[in-house]
Amino acid sequence: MFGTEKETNGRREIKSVHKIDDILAVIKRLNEGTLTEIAEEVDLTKGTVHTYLRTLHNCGYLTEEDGVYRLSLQFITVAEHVRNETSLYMAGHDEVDELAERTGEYAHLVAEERGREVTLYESRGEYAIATDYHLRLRETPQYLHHNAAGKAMLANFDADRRDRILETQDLEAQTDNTITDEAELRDTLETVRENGYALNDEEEIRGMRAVGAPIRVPDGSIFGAVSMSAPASRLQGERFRSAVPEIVMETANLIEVNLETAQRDG
Amino acid sequence: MFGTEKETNGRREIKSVHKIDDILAVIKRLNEGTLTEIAEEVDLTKGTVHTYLRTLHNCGYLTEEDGVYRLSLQFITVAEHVRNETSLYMAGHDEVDELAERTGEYAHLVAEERGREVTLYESRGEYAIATDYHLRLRETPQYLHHNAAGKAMLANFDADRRDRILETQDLEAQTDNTITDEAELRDTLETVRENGYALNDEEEIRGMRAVGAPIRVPDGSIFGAVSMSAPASRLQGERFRSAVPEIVMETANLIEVNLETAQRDG
DNA sequence: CTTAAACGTTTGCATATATCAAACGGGTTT
DNA sequence: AAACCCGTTTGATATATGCAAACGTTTAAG
Repeated sequence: MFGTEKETNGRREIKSVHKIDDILAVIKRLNEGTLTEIAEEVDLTKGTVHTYLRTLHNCGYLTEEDGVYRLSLQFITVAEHVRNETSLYMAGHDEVDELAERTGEYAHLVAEERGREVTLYESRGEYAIATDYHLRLRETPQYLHHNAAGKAMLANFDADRRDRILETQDLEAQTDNTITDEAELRDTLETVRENGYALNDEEEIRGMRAVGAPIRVPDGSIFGAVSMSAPASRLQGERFRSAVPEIVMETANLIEVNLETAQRDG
Repeated sequence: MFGTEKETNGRREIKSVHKIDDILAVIKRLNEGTLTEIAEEVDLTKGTVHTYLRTLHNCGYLTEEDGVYRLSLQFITVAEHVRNETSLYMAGHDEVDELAERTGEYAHLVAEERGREVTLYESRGEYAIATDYHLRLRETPQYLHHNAAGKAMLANFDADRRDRILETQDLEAQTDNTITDEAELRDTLETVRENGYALNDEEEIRGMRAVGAPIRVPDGSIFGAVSMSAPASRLQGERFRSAVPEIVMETANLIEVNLETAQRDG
Protein backbone atom coordinates (compact mmCIF):
# COMPACT_ATOMS: atom_id res chain seq x y z
CA MET A 1 0.00 0.00 0.00
CA PHE A 2 1.36 3.34 -1.07
CA GLY A 3 4.54 2.09 -2.57
CA THR A 4 5.04 -1.34 -1.09
CA GLU A 5 7.25 -3.80 -2.89
CA LYS A 6 5.17 -5.57 -5.52
CA GLU A 7 5.73 -8.90 -7.18
CA THR A 8 4.21 -9.30 -10.59
CA ASN A 9 4.65 -13.02 -11.23
CA GLY A 10 3.91 -12.62 -14.89
CA ARG A 11 0.23 -12.60 -14.06
CA ARG A 12 -1.93 -9.94 -15.58
CA GLU A 13 -2.57 -6.89 -13.41
CA ILE A 14 -4.24 -3.49 -13.72
CA LYS A 15 -1.38 -1.11 -14.33
CA SER A 16 -3.45 1.89 -13.30
CA VAL A 17 -3.71 0.54 -9.77
CA HIS A 18 0.06 0.59 -9.51
CA LYS A 19 0.18 4.10 -10.91
CA ILE A 20 -2.38 5.28 -8.38
CA ASP A 21 -0.39 3.61 -5.64
CA ASP A 22 2.79 5.29 -6.85
CA ILE A 23 1.13 8.70 -6.86
CA LEU A 24 -0.35 8.26 -3.40
CA ALA A 25 3.02 7.03 -2.15
CA VAL A 26 4.70 10.18 -3.45
CA ILE A 27 2.11 12.41 -1.81
CA LYS A 28 2.44 10.50 1.43
CA ARG A 29 6.21 10.87 1.32
CA LEU A 30 6.14 14.58 0.42
CA ASN A 31 3.24 15.08 2.83
CA GLU A 32 1.96 17.68 0.38
CA GLY A 33 2.79 18.59 -3.16
CA THR A 34 1.88 20.53 -6.26
CA LEU A 35 1.21 18.90 -9.61
CA THR A 36 4.74 19.61 -10.85
CA GLU A 37 6.37 18.32 -7.67
CA ILE A 38 4.38 15.10 -7.79
CA ALA A 39 4.89 14.60 -11.53
CA GLU A 40 8.67 14.90 -11.06
CA GLU A 41 8.64 11.91 -8.70
CA VAL A 42 6.49 9.70 -10.88
CA ASP A 43 7.21 8.12 -14.24
CA LEU A 44 4.38 9.94 -16.03
CA THR A 45 4.04 13.26 -17.80
CA LYS A 46 2.58 16.32 -16.10
CA GLY A 47 -0.57 16.15 -18.20
CA THR A 48 -1.24 12.54 -17.25
CA VAL A 49 -0.56 13.08 -13.56
CA HIS A 50 -2.96 15.99 -13.71
CA THR A 51 -5.76 13.71 -14.86
CA TYR A 52 -4.95 11.24 -12.08
CA LEU A 53 -4.91 13.94 -9.43
CA ARG A 54 -8.20 15.34 -10.65
CA THR A 55 -9.83 11.93 -10.42
CA LEU A 56 -8.31 11.04 -7.06
CA HIS A 57 -9.48 14.37 -5.74
CA ASN A 58 -12.95 13.90 -7.15
CA CYS A 59 -13.18 10.45 -5.56
CA GLY A 60 -12.14 11.86 -2.18
CA TYR A 61 -8.67 10.38 -1.84
CA LEU A 62 -6.99 13.77 -1.99
CA THR A 63 -7.67 17.28 -0.84
CA GLU A 64 -6.57 20.22 -2.93
CA GLU A 65 -6.01 23.79 -1.79
CA ASP A 66 -4.37 26.40 -4.00
CA GLY A 67 -2.88 23.68 -6.16
CA VAL A 68 -1.42 21.77 -3.21
CA TYR A 69 -2.52 18.17 -2.83
CA ARG A 70 -2.62 16.15 0.39
CA LEU A 71 -4.02 12.80 1.48
CA SER A 72 -7.64 13.21 2.51
CA LEU A 73 -8.85 13.04 6.10
CA GLN A 74 -11.28 10.42 4.86
CA PHE A 75 -8.53 7.86 5.30
CA ILE A 76 -9.18 8.35 9.00
CA THR A 77 -12.83 7.41 8.67
CA VAL A 78 -12.00 4.38 6.52
CA ALA A 79 -9.49 3.24 9.12
CA GLU A 80 -12.16 3.61 11.77
CA HIS A 81 -14.40 1.33 9.74
CA VAL A 82 -11.67 -1.26 9.25
CA ARG A 83 -10.91 -1.23 12.96
CA ASN A 84 -14.54 -1.59 13.96
CA GLU A 85 -14.95 -4.54 11.63
CA THR A 86 -11.95 -6.28 13.16
CA SER A 87 -13.26 -8.68 15.78
CA LEU A 88 -10.01 -8.51 17.73
CA TYR A 89 -10.45 -4.78 18.21
CA MET A 90 -14.05 -5.10 19.31
CA ALA A 91 -13.18 -7.93 21.68
CA GLY A 92 -10.04 -6.32 23.03
CA HIS A 93 -10.10 -2.58 23.39
CA ASP A 94 -11.85 -2.52 26.75
CA GLU A 95 -9.45 -5.09 28.15
CA VAL A 96 -6.49 -3.09 26.90
CA ASP A 97 -7.87 -0.01 28.63
CA GLU A 98 -8.09 -2.07 31.78
CA LEU A 99 -4.50 -3.27 31.35
CA ALA A 100 -3.26 0.29 30.92
CA GLU A 101 -5.16 1.38 33.99
CA ARG A 102 -3.96 -1.46 36.18
CA THR A 103 -0.32 -0.99 35.23
CA GLY A 104 -0.41 2.77 34.72
CA GLU A 105 1.62 2.30 31.54
CA TYR A 106 1.20 1.88 27.79
CA ALA A 107 -0.91 -1.03 26.60
CA HIS A 108 -1.22 -2.14 22.98
CA LEU A 109 -3.46 -4.38 20.96
CA VAL A 110 -1.84 -5.54 17.73
CA ALA A 111 -2.49 -7.82 14.79
CA GLU A 112 -0.29 -9.30 12.10
CA GLU A 113 -0.68 -8.66 8.41
CA ARG A 114 1.75 -9.64 5.68
CA GLY A 115 4.38 -10.51 8.22
CA ARG A 116 4.22 -7.13 9.89
CA GLU A 117 2.55 -5.77 12.96
CA VAL A 118 -0.27 -3.24 12.91
CA THR A 119 -1.43 -1.48 16.06
CA LEU A 120 -5.19 -1.74 16.39
CA TYR A 121 -5.45 0.11 19.65
CA GLU A 122 -3.30 1.87 22.19
CA SER A 123 -4.22 2.90 25.70
CA ARG A 124 -2.18 5.06 28.01
CA GLY A 125 -2.14 4.64 31.76
CA GLU A 126 -1.49 7.30 34.34
CA TYR A 127 2.30 7.32 33.94
CA ALA A 128 2.59 6.78 30.21
CA ILE A 129 3.69 9.84 28.30
CA ALA A 130 2.95 10.32 24.62
CA THR A 131 5.97 10.99 22.43
CA ASP A 132 6.19 11.96 18.78
CA TYR A 133 8.34 8.91 18.20
CA HIS A 134 5.57 6.69 19.47
CA LEU A 135 3.08 8.26 17.10
CA ARG A 136 5.38 7.75 14.13
CA LEU A 137 5.83 4.07 14.97
CA ARG A 138 2.20 3.46 14.18
CA GLU A 139 2.41 5.02 10.72
CA THR A 140 4.09 1.94 9.30
CA PRO A 141 3.55 -1.76 9.91
CA GLN A 142 6.42 -2.86 12.17
CA TYR A 143 8.69 -5.88 12.09
CA LEU A 144 7.76 -8.63 14.51
CA HIS A 145 11.17 -9.60 15.85
CA HIS A 146 12.02 -6.55 17.90
CA ASN A 147 9.01 -6.11 20.14
CA ALA A 148 7.15 -8.16 22.71
CA ALA A 149 3.79 -8.44 20.96
CA GLY A 150 5.47 -9.34 17.66
CA LYS A 151 7.57 -12.05 19.26
CA ALA A 152 4.53 -13.39 21.06
CA MET A 153 2.76 -13.82 17.72
CA LEU A 154 5.79 -15.09 15.83
CA ALA A 155 6.47 -17.71 18.48
CA ASN A 156 2.98 -19.10 18.28
CA PHE A 157 2.38 -19.20 14.55
CA ASP A 158 2.59 -22.67 13.07
CA ALA A 159 6.07 -23.52 11.87
CA ASP A 160 5.67 -22.87 8.17
CA ARG A 161 3.95 -19.53 8.65
CA ARG A 162 6.82 -18.52 10.93
CA ASP A 163 9.36 -19.76 8.41
CA ARG A 164 7.68 -17.91 5.60
CA ILE A 165 7.80 -14.65 7.54
CA LEU A 166 11.36 -15.10 8.73
CA GLU A 167 12.73 -15.90 5.30
CA THR A 168 11.24 -12.81 3.66
CA GLN A 169 12.86 -10.32 6.00
CA ASP A 170 16.26 -9.79 7.52
CA LEU A 171 16.37 -9.05 11.21
CA GLU A 172 17.10 -5.35 11.19
CA ALA A 173 18.62 -3.93 14.35
CA GLN A 174 16.55 -1.22 15.99
CA THR A 175 18.78 -0.86 19.07
CA ASP A 176 21.90 -2.59 20.38
CA ASN A 177 19.69 -5.17 22.05
CA THR A 178 17.66 -6.17 18.96
CA ILE A 179 18.04 -9.84 18.16
CA THR A 180 19.57 -9.94 14.70
CA ASP A 181 20.69 -13.56 14.60
CA GLU A 182 18.07 -15.96 13.31
CA ALA A 183 19.20 -18.92 15.43
CA GLU A 184 19.16 -16.78 18.55
CA LEU A 185 15.71 -15.48 17.64
CA ARG A 186 14.41 -19.02 17.15
CA ASP A 187 15.78 -19.97 20.56
CA THR A 188 14.05 -17.00 22.13
CA LEU A 189 10.81 -17.87 20.41
CA GLU A 190 11.05 -21.36 21.82
CA THR A 191 11.22 -19.88 25.31
CA VAL A 192 8.35 -17.53 24.52
CA ARG A 193 6.27 -20.52 23.48
CA GLU A 194 7.08 -22.32 26.72
CA ASN A 195 6.45 -19.30 28.95
CA GLY A 196 3.33 -18.10 27.21
CA TYR A 197 4.64 -14.53 27.10
CA ALA A 198 7.40 -12.56 25.40
CA LEU A 199 9.78 -9.97 26.83
CA ASN A 200 11.31 -6.99 25.09
CA ASP A 201 14.36 -5.66 26.84
CA GLU A 202 15.16 -2.39 25.08
CA GLU A 203 15.14 -4.21 21.76
CA GLU A 204 12.87 -1.73 19.99
CA ILE A 205 13.44 1.55 21.79
CA ARG A 206 16.36 2.30 24.08
CA GLY A 207 15.21 2.54 27.66
CA MET A 208 11.88 0.84 27.04
CA ARG A 209 10.92 -2.64 28.13
CA ALA A 210 7.73 -4.52 27.31
CA VAL A 211 5.81 -7.71 27.94
CA GLY A 212 3.55 -9.30 25.36
CA ALA A 213 1.18 -12.24 25.16
CA PRO A 214 -0.47 -13.92 22.16
CA ILE A 215 -4.20 -14.01 21.57
CA ARG A 216 -5.32 -17.43 20.31
CA VAL A 217 -8.57 -19.07 19.43
CA PRO A 218 -9.46 -22.67 20.28
CA ASP A 219 -8.29 -24.07 16.94
CA GLY A 220 -4.85 -22.70 17.76
CA SER A 221 -4.65 -19.91 15.23
CA ILE A 222 -3.23 -16.57 16.30
CA PHE A 223 -5.44 -13.50 16.19
CA GLY A 224 -2.93 -11.00 17.54
CA ALA A 225 -1.28 -9.98 20.77
CA VAL A 226 -1.42 -7.59 23.70
CA SER A 227 1.52 -5.86 25.27
CA MET A 228 2.40 -3.51 28.06
CA SER A 229 5.43 -1.26 27.78
CA ALA A 230 7.19 1.02 30.21
CA PRO A 231 10.56 2.64 30.90
CA ALA A 232 13.09 0.09 32.11
CA SER A 233 13.36 1.93 35.41
CA ARG A 234 9.75 1.14 36.17
CA LEU A 235 9.79 -2.37 34.75
CA GLN A 236 12.48 -4.56 36.29
CA GLY A 237 13.12 -7.55 38.54
CA GLU A 238 10.13 -9.56 39.65
CA ARG A 239 7.68 -7.07 38.15
CA PHE A 240 9.25 -7.45 34.70
CA ARG A 241 9.72 -11.21 34.83
CA SER A 242 6.66 -12.37 36.68
CA ALA A 243 4.01 -9.91 37.91
CA VAL A 244 3.42 -8.03 34.67
CA PRO A 245 3.61 -11.17 32.49
CA GLU A 246 0.81 -12.61 34.64
CA ILE A 247 -1.37 -9.54 34.12
CA VAL A 248 -0.66 -9.40 30.38
CA MET A 249 -1.47 -13.09 29.93
CA GLU A 250 -4.64 -12.61 31.95
CA THR A 251 -5.63 -9.78 29.61
CA ALA A 252 -4.89 -11.91 26.57
CA ASN A 253 -7.01 -14.66 28.03
CA LEU A 254 -9.95 -12.35 28.69
CA ILE A 255 -9.81 -11.19 25.09
CA GLU A 256 -9.77 -14.79 23.91
CA VAL A 257 -12.93 -15.41 25.88
CA ASN A 258 -14.54 -12.30 24.43
CA LEU A 259 -13.63 -13.46 20.94
CA GLU A 260 -15.24 -16.84 21.47
CA THR A 261 -18.47 -15.54 22.92
CA ALA A 262 -18.67 -12.93 20.17
CA GLN A 263 -18.18 -15.66 17.58
CA ARG A 264 -20.91 -17.76 19.15
CA ASP A 265 -23.37 -14.87 19.15
CA GLY A 266 -22.64 -14.27 15.52
CA MET B 1 -13.87 7.97 -1.29
CA PHE B 2 -15.22 4.47 -1.59
CA GLY B 3 -18.33 5.33 -3.45
CA THR B 4 -18.81 9.02 -2.89
CA GLU B 5 -20.94 10.95 -5.33
CA LYS B 6 -18.71 12.02 -8.21
CA GLU B 7 -19.17 14.85 -10.64
CA THR B 8 -17.50 14.41 -13.98
CA ASN B 9 -17.89 17.85 -15.52
CA GLY B 10 -17.02 16.57 -18.94
CA ARG B 11 -13.37 16.78 -17.99
CA ARG B 12 -11.20 13.80 -18.71
CA GLU B 13 -10.67 11.39 -15.84
CA ILE B 14 -8.99 8.04 -15.23
CA LYS B 15 -11.82 5.57 -15.35
CA SER B 16 -9.79 2.93 -13.51
CA VAL B 17 -9.73 5.13 -10.43
CA HIS B 18 -13.51 5.11 -10.35
CA LYS B 19 -13.56 1.37 -10.84
CA ILE B 20 -11.14 0.84 -7.98
CA ASP B 21 -13.26 3.12 -5.84
CA ASP B 22 -16.37 1.14 -6.76
CA ILE B 23 -14.73 -2.14 -5.88
CA LEU B 24 -13.40 -0.87 -2.55
CA ALA B 25 -16.84 0.59 -1.80
CA VAL B 26 -18.47 -2.79 -2.36
CA ILE B 27 -15.96 -4.54 -0.14
CA LYS B 28 -16.43 -1.90 2.54
CA ARG B 29 -20.18 -2.31 2.35
CA LEU B 30 -20.11 -6.12 2.39
CA ASN B 31 -17.33 -6.01 4.97
CA GLU B 32 -15.94 -9.10 3.30
CA GLY B 33 -16.60 -10.83 0.02
CA THR B 34 -15.56 -13.45 -2.48
CA LEU B 35 -14.74 -12.69 -6.10
CA THR B 36 -18.20 -13.69 -7.27
CA GLU B 37 -19.95 -11.69 -4.58
CA ILE B 38 -17.94 -8.59 -5.39
CA ALA B 39 -18.27 -9.02 -9.15
CA GLU B 40 -22.05 -9.22 -8.82
CA GLU B 41 -22.14 -5.76 -7.26
CA VAL B 42 -19.86 -4.13 -9.79
CA ASP B 43 -20.44 -3.41 -13.46
CA LEU B 44 -17.55 -5.57 -14.64
CA THR B 45 -17.14 -9.22 -15.54
CA LYS B 46 -15.79 -11.76 -13.10
CA GLY B 47 -12.54 -12.07 -15.01
CA THR B 48 -11.89 -8.35 -14.93
CA VAL B 49 -12.75 -7.99 -11.26
CA HIS B 50 -10.38 -10.84 -10.59
CA THR B 51 -7.51 -8.89 -12.13
CA TYR B 52 -8.42 -5.83 -10.06
CA LEU B 53 -8.61 -7.82 -6.84
CA ARG B 54 -5.26 -9.44 -7.49
CA THR B 55 -3.64 -6.06 -8.07
CA LEU B 56 -5.30 -4.40 -5.10
CA HIS B 57 -4.20 -7.31 -2.96
CA ASN B 58 -0.67 -7.18 -4.29
CA CYS B 59 -0.51 -3.44 -3.57
CA GLY B 60 -1.70 -3.99 -0.01
CA TYR B 61 -5.18 -2.49 -0.18
CA LEU B 62 -6.87 -5.82 0.43
CA THR B 63 -6.24 -8.94 2.43
CA GLU B 64 -7.27 -12.31 1.08
CA GLU B 65 -7.90 -15.48 3.02
CA ASP B 66 -9.45 -18.56 1.44
CA GLY B 67 -10.85 -16.48 -1.37
CA VAL B 68 -12.42 -13.92 0.94
CA TYR B 69 -11.32 -10.32 0.48
CA ARG B 70 -11.35 -7.56 3.12
CA LEU B 71 -9.98 -4.06 3.41
CA SER B 72 -6.42 -4.20 4.67
CA LEU B 73 -5.36 -3.17 8.16
CA GLN B 74 -2.87 -0.93 6.43
CA PHE B 75 -5.61 1.65 6.12
CA ILE B 76 -5.12 2.07 9.86
CA THR B 77 -1.46 2.92 9.47
CA VAL B 78 -2.18 5.33 6.62
CA ALA B 79 -4.80 7.06 8.76
CA GLU B 80 -2.26 7.35 11.53
CA HIS B 81 0.09 9.08 9.11
CA VAL B 82 -2.59 11.47 7.90
CA ARG B 83 -3.52 12.33 11.47
CA ASN B 84 0.07 12.94 12.51
CA GLU B 85 0.59 15.25 9.56
CA THR B 86 -2.47 17.29 10.50
CA SER B 87 -1.26 20.27 12.51
CA LEU B 88 -4.59 20.54 14.31
CA TYR B 89 -4.18 17.03 15.70
CA MET B 90 -0.65 17.63 16.85
CA ALA B 91 -1.61 20.94 18.43
CA GLY B 92 -4.80 19.69 19.98
CA HIS B 93 -4.78 16.13 21.23
CA ASP B 94 -3.17 16.88 24.58
CA GLU B 95 -5.63 19.70 25.23
CA VAL B 96 -8.53 17.43 24.35
CA ASP B 97 -7.23 14.85 26.83
CA GLU B 98 -7.14 17.61 29.40
CA LEU B 99 -10.71 18.65 28.55
CA ALA B 100 -11.94 15.08 28.93
CA GLU B 101 -10.17 14.75 32.24
CA ARG B 102 -11.46 18.04 33.65
CA THR B 103 -15.05 17.32 32.69
CA GLY B 104 -14.97 13.55 33.07
CA GLU B 105 -16.86 13.23 29.80
CA TYR B 106 -16.25 12.75 26.06
CA ALA B 107 -14.11 15.33 24.32
CA HIS B 108 -13.63 15.54 20.56
CA LEU B 109 -11.29 17.26 18.15
CA VAL B 110 -12.76 17.60 14.68
CA ALA B 111 -11.97 19.13 11.30
CA GLU B 112 -14.05 19.91 8.25
CA GLU B 113 -13.49 18.40 4.82
CA ARG B 114 -15.80 18.70 1.84
CA GLY B 115 -18.56 20.16 3.97
CA ARG B 116 -18.48 17.26 6.41
CA GLU B 117 -16.95 16.68 9.79
CA VAL B 118 -14.12 14.24 10.47
CA THR B 119 -13.13 13.27 14.00
CA LEU B 120 -9.37 13.62 14.42
CA TYR B 121 -9.29 12.60 18.04
CA GLU B 122 -11.54 11.49 20.85
CA SER B 123 -10.78 11.33 24.54
CA ARG B 124 -12.92 9.76 27.21
CA GLY B 125 -13.11 11.06 30.76
CA GLU B 126 -13.90 9.07 33.86
CA TYR B 127 -17.66 8.91 33.30
CA ALA B 128 -17.77 8.56 29.53
CA ILE B 129 -18.79 5.13 28.34
CA ALA B 130 -17.91 3.80 24.92
CA THR B 131 -20.84 2.62 22.81
CA ASP B 132 -20.92 0.84 19.50
CA TYR B 133 -23.02 3.65 18.10
CA HIS B 134 -20.31 6.12 18.95
CA LEU B 135 -17.72 4.06 17.15
CA ARG B 136 -19.89 3.81 14.05
CA LEU B 137 -20.36 7.58 13.95
CA ARG B 138 -16.70 8.02 13.19
CA GLU B 139 -16.77 5.67 10.22
CA THR B 140 -18.38 8.31 8.02
CA PRO B 141 -17.84 12.05 7.75
CA GLN B 142 -20.79 13.65 9.55
CA TYR B 143 -23.03 16.55 8.65
CA LEU B 144 -22.21 19.79 10.38
CA HIS B 145 -25.65 21.03 11.29
CA HIS B 146 -26.60 18.56 13.99
CA ASN B 147 -23.71 18.66 16.40
CA ALA B 148 -21.94 21.26 18.49
CA ALA B 149 -18.52 21.14 16.87
CA GLY B 150 -20.04 21.24 13.39
CA LYS B 151 -22.21 24.24 14.21
CA ALA B 152 -19.23 25.99 15.77
CA MET B 153 -17.31 25.62 12.51
CA LEU B 154 -20.24 26.38 10.24
CA ALA B 155 -21.04 29.55 12.16
CA ASN B 156 -17.53 30.88 11.78
CA PHE B 157 -16.76 30.10 8.15
CA ASP B 158 -16.89 33.12 5.90
CA ALA B 159 -20.31 33.65 4.40
CA ASP B 160 -19.77 32.12 0.96
CA ARG B 161 -18.08 29.01 2.30
CA ARG B 162 -21.04 28.56 4.63
CA ASP B 163 -23.46 29.15 1.77
CA ARG B 164 -21.66 26.69 -0.46
CA ILE B 165 -21.89 24.00 2.20
CA LEU B 166 -25.51 24.69 3.09
CA GLU B 167 -26.72 24.64 -0.49
CA THR B 168 -25.17 21.27 -1.27
CA GLN B 169 -26.91 19.38 1.50
CA ASP B 170 -30.36 19.23 2.95
CA LEU B 171 -30.65 19.36 6.70
CA GLU B 172 -31.39 15.77 7.52
CA ALA B 173 -33.06 15.11 10.86
CA GLN B 174 -31.07 12.88 13.19
CA THR B 175 -33.42 13.23 16.15
CA ASP B 176 -36.60 15.22 16.88
CA ASN B 177 -34.42 18.13 17.99
CA THR B 178 -32.28 18.37 14.86
CA ILE B 179 -32.59 21.77 13.20
CA THR B 180 -33.96 21.05 9.74
CA ASP B 181 -35.07 24.53 8.73
CA GLU B 182 -32.38 26.56 7.02
CA ALA B 183 -33.60 29.94 8.34
CA GLU B 184 -33.69 28.59 11.87
CA LEU B 185 -30.22 27.14 11.45
CA ARG B 186 -28.88 30.45 10.20
CA ASP B 187 -30.38 32.20 13.23
CA THR B 188 -28.76 29.68 15.55
CA LEU B 189 -25.43 30.12 13.79
CA GLU B 190 -25.70 33.88 14.32
CA THR B 191 -26.05 33.24 18.06
CA VAL B 192 -23.15 30.79 17.97
CA ARG B 193 -21.02 33.46 16.36
CA GLU B 194 -21.96 35.99 19.05
CA ASN B 195 -21.43 33.58 21.94
CA GLY B 196 -18.25 32.02 20.66
CA TYR B 197 -19.57 28.52 21.37
CA ALA B 198 -22.29 26.18 20.07
CA LEU B 199 -24.74 23.99 21.95
CA ASN B 200 -26.22 20.67 20.89
CA ASP B 201 -29.35 19.78 22.79
CA GLU B 202 -30.09 16.17 21.81
CA GLU B 203 -29.89 17.16 18.13
CA GLU B 204 -27.56 14.35 17.10
CA ILE B 205 -28.23 11.60 19.62
CA ARG B 206 -31.23 11.37 21.89
CA GLY B 207 -30.24 11.97 25.48
CA MET B 208 -26.87 13.53 24.62
CA ARG B 209 -25.96 17.18 24.89
CA ALA B 210 -22.75 18.83 23.80
CA VAL B 211 -20.85 22.09 23.75
CA GLY B 212 -18.46 23.05 20.94
CA ALA B 213 -16.08 25.87 20.16
CA PRO B 214 -14.29 26.79 16.93
CA ILE B 215 -10.52 26.74 16.50
CA ARG B 216 -9.34 29.75 14.51
CA VAL B 217 -6.03 31.15 13.37
CA PRO B 218 -5.14 34.86 13.38
CA ASP B 219 -6.17 35.44 9.77
CA GLY B 220 -9.66 34.32 10.74
CA SER B 221 -9.78 30.98 8.97
CA ILE B 222 -11.26 27.98 10.74
CA PHE B 223 -9.05 25.00 11.46
CA GLY B 224 -11.63 22.87 13.25
CA ALA B 225 -13.45 22.64 16.55
CA VAL B 226 -13.42 21.01 19.98
CA SER B 227 -16.43 19.71 21.77
CA MET B 228 -17.44 18.06 25.00
CA SER B 229 -20.49 15.80 25.14
CA ALA B 230 -22.37 14.12 27.95
CA PRO B 231 -25.75 12.68 28.85
CA ALA B 232 -28.34 15.45 29.31
CA SER B 233 -28.75 14.44 32.93
CA ARG B 234 -25.16 15.40 33.65
CA LEU B 235 -25.12 18.49 31.44
CA GLN B 236 -27.85 20.96 32.31
CA GLY B 237 -28.58 24.40 33.75
CA GLU B 238 -25.65 26.63 34.48
CA ARG B 239 -23.15 23.87 33.73
CA PHE B 240 -24.54 23.41 30.22
CA ARG B 241 -25.00 27.09 29.43
CA SER B 242 -22.03 28.68 31.07
CA ALA B 243 -19.46 26.61 32.98
CA VAL B 244 -18.72 24.01 30.31
CA PRO B 245 -18.81 26.55 27.44
CA GLU B 246 -16.11 28.47 29.29
CA ILE B 247 -13.92 25.38 29.61
CA VAL B 248 -14.46 24.36 26.00
CA MET B 249 -13.62 27.84 24.72
CA GLU B 250 -10.55 27.87 26.91
CA THR B 251 -9.47 24.56 25.37
CA ALA B 252 -10.06 25.92 21.87
CA ASN B 253 -8.00 28.95 22.72
CA LEU B 254 -5.11 26.88 24.05
CA ILE B 255 -5.10 24.88 20.83
CA GLU B 256 -5.08 28.10 18.82
CA VAL B 257 -1.99 29.21 20.73
CA ASN B 258 -0.33 25.84 20.12
CA LEU B 259 -1.08 26.14 16.42
CA GLU B 260 0.52 29.56 16.21
CA THR B 261 3.66 28.65 18.07
CA ALA B 262 3.99 25.47 16.02
CA GLN B 263 3.62 27.52 12.85
CA ARG B 264 6.29 29.93 14.03
CA ASP B 265 8.74 27.15 14.79
CA GLY B 266 8.09 25.61 11.39
C1' DC C 1 7.24 47.64 -20.19
C1' DT C 2 8.47 43.68 -22.73
C1' DT C 3 10.04 39.13 -22.53
C1' DA C 4 10.75 34.89 -20.61
C1' DA C 5 9.76 31.33 -17.51
C1' DA C 6 6.79 28.43 -14.76
C1' DC C 7 2.58 26.52 -13.77
C1' DG C 8 -1.75 24.19 -14.39
C1' DT C 9 -4.75 22.84 -18.03
C1' DT C 10 -6.58 21.00 -22.38
C1' DT C 11 -6.53 18.14 -26.73
C1' DG C 12 -5.45 15.07 -30.91
C1' DC C 13 -3.43 11.04 -31.91
C1' DA C 14 -1.07 6.54 -31.36
C1' DT C 15 -0.79 2.78 -28.63
C1' DA C 16 -0.89 0.25 -24.67
C1' DT C 17 -4.23 -1.86 -21.86
C1' DA C 18 -8.46 -2.92 -19.78
C1' DT C 19 -12.45 -5.61 -20.92
C1' DC C 20 -15.30 -9.20 -22.65
C1' DA C 21 -16.31 -13.99 -23.89
C1' DA C 22 -15.17 -18.18 -23.67
C1' DA C 23 -12.81 -21.92 -22.00
C1' DC C 24 -10.17 -24.35 -18.32
C1' DG C 25 -9.42 -27.03 -14.08
C1' DG C 26 -10.41 -28.15 -9.42
C1' DG C 27 -14.06 -28.93 -5.95
C1' DT C 28 -18.38 -30.09 -4.52
C1' DT C 29 -22.95 -31.62 -5.20
C1' DT C 30 -26.51 -34.17 -7.59
C1' DA D 1 -20.41 -39.69 -14.04
C1' DA D 2 -22.71 -35.60 -15.04
C1' DA D 3 -23.74 -31.02 -13.70
C1' DC D 4 -22.58 -27.19 -11.25
C1' DC D 5 -20.02 -23.48 -8.89
C1' DC D 6 -15.91 -21.39 -8.06
C1' DG D 7 -11.57 -18.95 -9.22
C1' DT D 8 -8.44 -18.49 -12.98
C1' DT D 9 -6.41 -17.83 -17.56
C1' DT D 10 -6.32 -16.30 -22.45
C1' DG D 11 -7.03 -14.25 -27.28
C1' DA D 12 -9.17 -10.73 -29.55
C1' DT D 13 -11.17 -6.25 -29.46
C1' DA D 14 -12.49 -1.71 -28.30
C1' DT D 15 -11.11 2.05 -25.70
C1' DA D 16 -9.05 4.42 -22.19
C1' DT D 17 -4.56 5.99 -21.21
C1' DG D 18 -0.39 8.50 -22.07
C1' DC D 19 2.51 11.45 -24.74
C1' DA D 20 3.64 15.60 -26.91
C1' DA D 21 2.49 19.86 -27.97
C1' DA D 22 0.02 23.96 -27.40
C1' DC D 23 -2.81 27.25 -24.59
C1' DG D 24 -3.95 30.74 -21.06
C1' DT D 25 -2.39 32.70 -16.65
C1' DT D 26 0.46 34.17 -13.47
C1' DT D 27 5.00 35.28 -11.77
C1' DA D 28 9.75 36.54 -12.39
C1' DA D 29 13.35 38.60 -15.10
C1' DG D 30 15.55 41.69 -18.31
